[in-house]
Amino acid sequence: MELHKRLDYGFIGYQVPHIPRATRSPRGRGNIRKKSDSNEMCAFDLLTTVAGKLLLEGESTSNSSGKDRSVVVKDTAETVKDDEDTPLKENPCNEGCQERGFFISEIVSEAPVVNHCLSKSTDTLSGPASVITSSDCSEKLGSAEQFINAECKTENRNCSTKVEHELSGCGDFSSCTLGAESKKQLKINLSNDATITTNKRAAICSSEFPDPWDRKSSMLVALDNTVKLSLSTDPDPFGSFPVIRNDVQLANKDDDEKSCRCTQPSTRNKTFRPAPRVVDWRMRKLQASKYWEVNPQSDDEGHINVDNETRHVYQKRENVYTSERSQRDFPFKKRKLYYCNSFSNSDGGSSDGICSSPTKDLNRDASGYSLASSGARAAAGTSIPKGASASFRSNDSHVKLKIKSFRVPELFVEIPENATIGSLKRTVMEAVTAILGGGLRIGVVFQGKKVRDDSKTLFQAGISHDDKLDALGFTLEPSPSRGSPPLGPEGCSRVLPCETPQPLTRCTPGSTIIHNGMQQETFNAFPDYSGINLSNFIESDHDSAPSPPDASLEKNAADSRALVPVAAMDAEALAVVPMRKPKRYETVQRRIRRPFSVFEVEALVQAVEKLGTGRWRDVKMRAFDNAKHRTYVDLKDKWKTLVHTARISPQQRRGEPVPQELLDRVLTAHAYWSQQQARQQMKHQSETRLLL
DNA sequence: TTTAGGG
DNA sequence: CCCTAAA
Repeated sequence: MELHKRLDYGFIGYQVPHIPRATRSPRGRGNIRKKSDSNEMCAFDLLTTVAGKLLLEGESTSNSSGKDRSVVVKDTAETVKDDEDTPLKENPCNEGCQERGFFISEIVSEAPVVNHCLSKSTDTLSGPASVITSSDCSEKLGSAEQFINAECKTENRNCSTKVEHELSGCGDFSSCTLGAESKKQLKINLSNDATITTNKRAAICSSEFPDPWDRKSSMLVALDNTVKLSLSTDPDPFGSFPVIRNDVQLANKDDDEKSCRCTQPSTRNKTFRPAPRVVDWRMRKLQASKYWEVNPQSDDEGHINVDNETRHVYQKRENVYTSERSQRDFPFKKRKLYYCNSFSNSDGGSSDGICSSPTKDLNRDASGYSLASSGARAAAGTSIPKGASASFRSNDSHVKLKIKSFRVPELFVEIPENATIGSLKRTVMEAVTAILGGGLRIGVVFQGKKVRDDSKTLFQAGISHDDKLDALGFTLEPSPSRGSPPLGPEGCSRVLPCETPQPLTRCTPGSTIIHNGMQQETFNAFPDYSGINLSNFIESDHDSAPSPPDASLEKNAADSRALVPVAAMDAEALAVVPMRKPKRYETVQRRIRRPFSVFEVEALVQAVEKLGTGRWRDVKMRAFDNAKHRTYVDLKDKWKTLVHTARISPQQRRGEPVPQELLDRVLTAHAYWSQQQARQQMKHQSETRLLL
């Protein structure tokens, strides 16, 4: 048998792509920041939210031996246990954003907690990759937070769990571990009639788990008042499943700048295993079977207000794209809103689609993470103190959450030196997929540069010298949608990440734009050619893609914010291996590119013909009011390119061809309005002269 | 916030 | 599409 020199990497953490940023407001301004009554959020809410976000594959109906997973809220080296209804405010750490995190871990009752993830140092492995300063919290709340807050708000309103909160916003996750205790179905009645059903086996994460951060889910709630959360309480078949740590930053609106004053670590139950654990992921053969599903009932925010007719059409359309989209839905929205996308122009196009590739079937092997059910317990009211539900009053206190990274401590990979980059990626992918549930692919970054050649061996790439291993990083990227995974069996319930833009599926204009033909625009200055009125077309915002562009990832790869492998060493040592200090990962992902369709171009032309070239906001409101992803700047830019396109020869044009007729109109309108503009200037100048 | 332009 | 100076 041939002996291979093997390289062992311990993944101390990885940075997930930015959560999609919030969509732009209708008026095209920046990201929407949503605030929530987060202070009112109880630990369970947070856990549920986080769990939903993290959870991977899971199927309530599958015969999965659901792993027992618990989501634990950690505060400064402490695992907080009481998750039932402890108000956030009680947590002293609320003010110090950096030390709080959520973990999904196996429920290991007596295992002592070895929390090496909570070190305050950002320079050590133990420190959360996403540690940020409190000021950071207050200043840089990004998209993730927006989502979180938005969702939290929803949750809060519905949750009957009592949560006391103060303006101080210091929350206390006294008991955030979702214990696996109940195996029966638990129904959580929310104040507004929303129901959270906890199924003993349902995995949390997965595709079927309504993503709390998913706007779609929110919509679902809004429409149906029902949210079903499946929480698994099954025993953990794999004792060695690594802990996924999700660093969540909490920032109090009023107190973010205060420093964390958690000085008395709780000694309550620890639910973590000793973190150092080596898992041989090579043995895990994952089955691809599950995919993110889009719940047909959920509607995109942008569509909820459309009239029935339009909506109907839209849904129809959506169904048409279901398969394509579902495979691309990215689990993490990333949303700075939307947090994830096809960004990858820089990646040779391979990563363009975002989102998700077929997810491995974790039910079988990894069993999928299951949210353990202490939350269910709490939700069920079994341990909710009387009167708890009374305190869901909303006040101005907000807790801002920002998840900057998800960590997977102690994930070791052993791979032959002559293995290819591709195999390395696969190996890492398998491990990560098992944890995250798929929807991601791995990118390899070595010495600051992305290694794209999958066929190159590690040796060839220079990744064989131990001393250089610190220069190796991995990035989580949206999976290309190649492969067209079939819809999951339960495809009926699709869960779309809310702000997570769904991967842009180069939709044909006709399918993207719904023309209800209900209104006709009449232009004064120019003839109304088609009467196309896009003001009512359903925006295709749902086509947006969720994850951060490759460029973004790449750009930050050097910061080692991604998976940072370290030379194999004993777990204990690993915990203290310094990790390069990550710089702020503030890069806002570039919005997904969404070529204008002919319909849109026509609408734009029509609007400009009437309004002129200097009133982009009006153009936006007139013709693209419902297309939230088109800002007035976008329209202005498009016009600019249209003019350019119209001036060049047809041979030089690229992309979807624009009818010459439209281009002619563009030139005509442009000339007309340019002249008008010139006249205005002349007029203005002459007036000025007269005044002088 | 909008415009207007450069990148 | 992004970024920004100006308005």
